[in-house]
Amino acid sequence: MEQIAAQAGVTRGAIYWHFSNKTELFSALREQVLLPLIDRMDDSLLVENNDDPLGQIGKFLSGTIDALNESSDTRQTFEIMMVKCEYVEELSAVLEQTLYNCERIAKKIEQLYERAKTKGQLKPTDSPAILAMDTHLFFSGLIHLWVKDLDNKHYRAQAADLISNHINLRRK
Amino acid sequence: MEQIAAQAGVTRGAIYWHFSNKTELFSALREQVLLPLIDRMDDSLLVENNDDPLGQIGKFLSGTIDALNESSDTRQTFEIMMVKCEYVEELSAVLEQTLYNCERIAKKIEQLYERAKTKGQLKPTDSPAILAMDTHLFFSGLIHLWVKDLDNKHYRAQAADLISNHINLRRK
DNA sequence: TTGTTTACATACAAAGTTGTATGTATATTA
DNA sequence: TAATATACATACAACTTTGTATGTAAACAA
Repeated sequence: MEQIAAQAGVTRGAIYWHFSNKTELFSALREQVLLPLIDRMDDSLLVENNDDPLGQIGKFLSGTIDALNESSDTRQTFEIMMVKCEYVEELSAVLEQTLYNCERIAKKIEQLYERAKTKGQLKPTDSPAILAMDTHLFFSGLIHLWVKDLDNKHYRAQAADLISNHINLRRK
Repeated sequence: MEQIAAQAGVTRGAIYWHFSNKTELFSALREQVLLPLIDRMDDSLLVENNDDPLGQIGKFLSGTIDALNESSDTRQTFEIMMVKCEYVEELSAVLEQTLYNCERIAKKIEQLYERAKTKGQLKPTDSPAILAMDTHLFFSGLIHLWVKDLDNKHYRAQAADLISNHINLRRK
């Protein structure tokens, strides 16, 4: 709280005027960063008449990485949420929220894979549901390692390639 | 530290006899749990003459999940390392160790994919390096979500299926 | 048997952290 | 213009947490 106040150019007292406690500040921070990303995800589903739904999935994934690259606020918040945070006591509830968000993402991806299937982009043996879960887990892993890769050594540099490789593995 | 001491049936003072500080205790805990898993990973590479290297990868992955299911110590330690821990100050160094471990795992998986390639298990267009990174990211995501899935709702229950589906996506 | 080491417990000092109570200057409204 | 609300700063109380210093009983060694 001290560090946040200093960064904002105020004292801790000011924070407690805007937020009732630390958990509420954390939740606000979390929502402010995650909601735009979720909105963007919903937007990427709106384009229904797309010749390349598989490419649409790839764009959605790399778009999230772009958002992290472009906004240091988003980047820092992800860092806090994923490695600089103890999910204990009151904050344990946030973990369930995270799982719920994941569920939503997986469903959205599944819809896109279904479109890809009807467009004939997939191998006939592959089911959208299985592909969606696999992509979702791939992306969860990528985000985690991207965030941890502070010195830009491996994952950050080749994130875009990893995504396009993942998508290309699905193409017929 | 208080909680750990209580669980061990001693007081905090006893802990400071065995470990110089909290960070060293954490590192010891981490190593004690991770080293056996890494050893098992190395072991799974020793079986060179295997007709089914692809299945070997699947067994390695599900073996790690089994280890988590079978040992509550391992389970709790993973929980601490992945969601109940702030990687700040002295502990930031552990993140680099994590990335290093990931690198090793990715390399091991790549070796197995190379064997799968020579055995003709893979599609000729797929390269072992790309498959290995994809599998590694998939597995990172799975572990993360497995650990967060405290109420056994989604990921824990179907972890084995997710793994075999992932592997089957690679089969020729 | 006596000194020493081991493996603790107890007590304490020093920060760190959170939340609240209170004061206060600047807007805003009646 | 007087009352009130806003947006803070300051000060404080309570609690938490870490690490250390000291005591001590049991085991072991000389």
